[in-house]
Amino acid sequence: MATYKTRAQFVADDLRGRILGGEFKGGTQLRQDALARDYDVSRIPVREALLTLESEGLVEFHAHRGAFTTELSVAKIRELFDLRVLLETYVLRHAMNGLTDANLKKAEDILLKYDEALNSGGDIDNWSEYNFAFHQALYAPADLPETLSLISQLNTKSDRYIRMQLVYTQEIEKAEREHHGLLELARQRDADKACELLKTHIQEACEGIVALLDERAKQAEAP
Amino acid sequence: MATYKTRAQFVADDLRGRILGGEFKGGTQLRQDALARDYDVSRIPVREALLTLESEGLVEFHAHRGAFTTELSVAKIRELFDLRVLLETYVLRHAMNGLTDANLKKAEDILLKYDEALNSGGDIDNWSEYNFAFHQALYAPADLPETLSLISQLNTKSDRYIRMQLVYTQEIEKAEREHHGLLELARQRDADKACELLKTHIQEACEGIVALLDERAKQAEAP
DNA sequence: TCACTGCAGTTTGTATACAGTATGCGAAAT
DNA sequence: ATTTCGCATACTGTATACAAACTGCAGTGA
Repeated sequence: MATYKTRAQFVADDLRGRILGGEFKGGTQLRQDALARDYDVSRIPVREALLTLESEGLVEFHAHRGAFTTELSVAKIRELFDLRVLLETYVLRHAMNGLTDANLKKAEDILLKYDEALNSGGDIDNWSEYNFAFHQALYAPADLPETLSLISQLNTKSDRYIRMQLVYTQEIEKAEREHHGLLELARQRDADKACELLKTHIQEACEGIVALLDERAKQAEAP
Repeated sequence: MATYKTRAQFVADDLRGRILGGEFKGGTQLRQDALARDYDVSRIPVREALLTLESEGLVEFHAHRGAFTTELSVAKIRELFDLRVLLETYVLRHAMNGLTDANLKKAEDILLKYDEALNSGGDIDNWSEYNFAFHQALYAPADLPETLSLISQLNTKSDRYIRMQLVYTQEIEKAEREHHGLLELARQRDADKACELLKTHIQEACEGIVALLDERAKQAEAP
C-alpha cells in the first residue's frame, strides 16, 4: 500500500529532508511561490506539504505571512530528549518480553550494515535513518504502534540537532558502540541494564547538542 | 496572536467537534465536495482541514479515495490510555515542585465552575473542555510545553470515546470526585498519592470505555 | 527628530476549472 | 455459474486565477 505518492507528499518528504539537513537555519521564511517553482508544481501541494510539516513541528504558520522554520530553544531540546528517555525506555522494557531471535537478528543486520557503511565511506546523511531503523527494530516487539508514532515524532523534531552534532564531533562511533551494547543486553534479556544504557545514550546525546549550541552562541557573541 | 482565523482552521475546528461528537461513526468517508457545500467554502480549505485532522489521528487519507474517519481498536484505546498514565503522572510530578497557591486557585476555580454547571443543567457537551482545562491547570506549573502538547494530542484521540462513555454512564460525578481529591492532594504537595490517584483515574476511565465497547459489540452480534 | 498615514508591491489564502484515478456495473469469455 | 475485461461515473488531486491582507517606504504633521 501507499505505492502511490501525491506531489504534496513528495514535496513534504523532500522539504523535511532539506530542513533537517540544515539548509534553512533559524526562523527563515519559506515562500510558497519559490518552493512551487523549485519543485515545478503549483502552490497547492506546497501548502499541503507545509501543513504536514507544521503538524510535525518543523515549521510554523503566521497569519498571512506564511510558514517559517521553527527554532528550538535549549529548554525545549532538553524537554524533547527527556520525553524520549521516558517513552523509549518504556517501550524497550515492553519489547523485552516478546523479544524473539528473529527480532534480534533484524536489529543486528541493520547494525552491521551500518558498521560497514561507516567503515567504507562514513556517510552521515543516512545516519538518522539507520539510527532510527535500529531503534525501531528493537522496539517493534512491544507492539505499541501509537507509542512508536509518538517516538517517531520526537525524533523528527530533534533530528536536525542530532545531525548538527554529528557533523562537528565524533559521536557516531560512540553511538555505534552503545548500539552494540544495547543489542548485547537485549540478547541477555536484561531489561534494567538495557534501559539504563538507553537512558544515558539519549541523555549524553542531548548534553552534546546543548554544549555545541552554547559554544556556537559564544562564538557568535565574540567573533 | 491568532486573532485571525482562516476558513481552513474554522472548518478543521468545527469538523473536529462533529467527529468527536460522534456524528460520523466508524470509518465513514468524508466527501470534500459535500463538506465544502456544508461550510459554503471551496474544497481547498476543506482539504487543508482534513490534512490537519489527519495529523491529529482523527481521519485517514486513502489515495484518490479521500478521507475516512478512523476507528480505534480496543488495543489502541488501551495503548493511548497507558500513554496518558505515563505522561500525565510524569508531568504532574514535575508540576508539584513549582506549584504556587495561584496555580491551585486557578484549578479550583475551573473545578467549582464546572460543579455549578453540572448541578444546574448537566451539560455534557462542554465536559471535555472543562476536564482538559482542569488537568492543564494542574500541569501548567511543570512548564513543559512539548509534553503538554503530546498529552493534548492523546486526549484529542481518545476524546470521542470518553464522550461516548459519559453519555451512557454516570461517570461524570465519579470523575468530579476524583478531581476534587486530586486538587486536595496537590494542596498537600503529596506527589506520590496524587500520581497514584491520577493513574487509577485514567485507568478506570479506560476500563469503562472498553467495557462499553464490548457490550456494544455483543448487542450488535445478537440483537 | 519622531510618530503617523496612505499608497504600492508582494505574498498569502481561497475560488474556480481541469486532469487523472478508483469504483461499480454490465457484457463477453471460459 | 464464475471470472475478466471495458466503460461510465464520481470523486480526488492539482493548476490557474483572483481577492484580501501584510510589509515597507514616502510623505506629512507635530
